[in-house]
Amino acid sequence: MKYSEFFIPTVKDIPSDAEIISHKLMIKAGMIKQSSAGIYSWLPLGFKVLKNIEQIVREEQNNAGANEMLMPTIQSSDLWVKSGRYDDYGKEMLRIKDRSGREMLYGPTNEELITDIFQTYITSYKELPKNLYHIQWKFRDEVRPRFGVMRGREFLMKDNYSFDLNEETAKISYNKMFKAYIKTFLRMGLTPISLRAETGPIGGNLSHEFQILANTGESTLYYDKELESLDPESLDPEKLQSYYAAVDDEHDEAKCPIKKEDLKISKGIEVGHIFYFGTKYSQKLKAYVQDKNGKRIAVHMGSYGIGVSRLVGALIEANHDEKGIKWPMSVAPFKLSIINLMPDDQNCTTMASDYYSNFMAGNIDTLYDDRECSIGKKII
RNA sequence: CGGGGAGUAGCGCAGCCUGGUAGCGCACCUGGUUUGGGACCAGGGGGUCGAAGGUUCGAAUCCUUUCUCCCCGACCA
Repeated sequence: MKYSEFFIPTVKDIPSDAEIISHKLMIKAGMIKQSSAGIYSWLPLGFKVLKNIEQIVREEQNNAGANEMLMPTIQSSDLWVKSGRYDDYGKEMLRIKDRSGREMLYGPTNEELITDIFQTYITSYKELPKNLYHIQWKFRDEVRPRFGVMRGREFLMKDNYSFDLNEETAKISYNKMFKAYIKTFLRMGLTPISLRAETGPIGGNLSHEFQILANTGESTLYYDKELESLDPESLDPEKLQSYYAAVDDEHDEAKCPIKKEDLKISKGIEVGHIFYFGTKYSQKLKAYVQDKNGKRIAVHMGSYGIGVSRLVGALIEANHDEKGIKWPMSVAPFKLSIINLMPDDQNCTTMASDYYSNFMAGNIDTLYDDRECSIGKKII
């Protein structure tokens, strides 16, 4: 991309709205523009990063055998009434009426829809296991959106859903995802810490949340130092899950099972959460399959979420210094930048243009600053 | 949802207390000089002061209502 053709509205004076560093830097770099509380437009530079993150998430999902699809943002209320969550979700759910007065909603998550899709088509144990996902915008009408894109009301999330015949195979699916998550965050240059978590309103009895280390994170984590040096080649989910890790209000020094010298304390930001919740939704939404004996049984489900748009902010929280954002190469908006310091010099300009064409031909996403302006402006 | 704060030019802010018809920096436009770290000089454009109502000869300024946004807390991917 030639800088002269790129829309990148950088600013010197940051709006006083922005409080945390990632939010400030994203505004300064011209990545996002707030549209209303917790709702943002993604300007070209921010959009590139968002897409890079999304692509890593996608590739690791596909590697783990999940099927990408796309479900709508607007859903009808009926499935939610069936699952019982139409009332449970309360004011966080944005409810809308269509022209004929039908009750609709902007989806905060997709368990109901996916379960309905599943039950329409899958009727035999022979078709299991299945794992379906999509990367789609969600809306949760938070009481208090904050921290820029890290806690927006509208956010991009990868969510997937596994379907298995029984608890035993469901746990295999669960661990596959667990492993995919660790790999995903490692590829982004982050340090993921997995913690056993409460299942909350989604229900179920097995759940992990994934935090990434960042000095500015909201949670304080206590964990085995081994978790900081994971090798993606030899990941063993069972072993990983056996390491100690807890958030501060669950950590009790007296009961901590590991030695003090093995314990690390850092700040973290939650970027992913996985759940195994058994047959909670499959029963209510009638997702049954027939087993070998012809008996109809409710499928065992899990759901798995990664906050894609939140990751953009979280990445910056984890990777910046006083000068600005330090992009990990895998998510950087450009891989290389060429700055022509002497645009009036024909040789220099020819050389810069040649380099630019060659890098682009070699598939190296390059930003070429071809503007005729003073040096300082280009380098900052 | 409780507590606090803010809405004045595209962005950052001053003016408000003590009413007299709006100003500064950045950005933008024109001309000139510059060109290895967000250039300089000169000239210029741009504002129903969030909205509505009230008080007053006169309201950005005082009063009432309302909308929006932010921060702290509780809550949460």
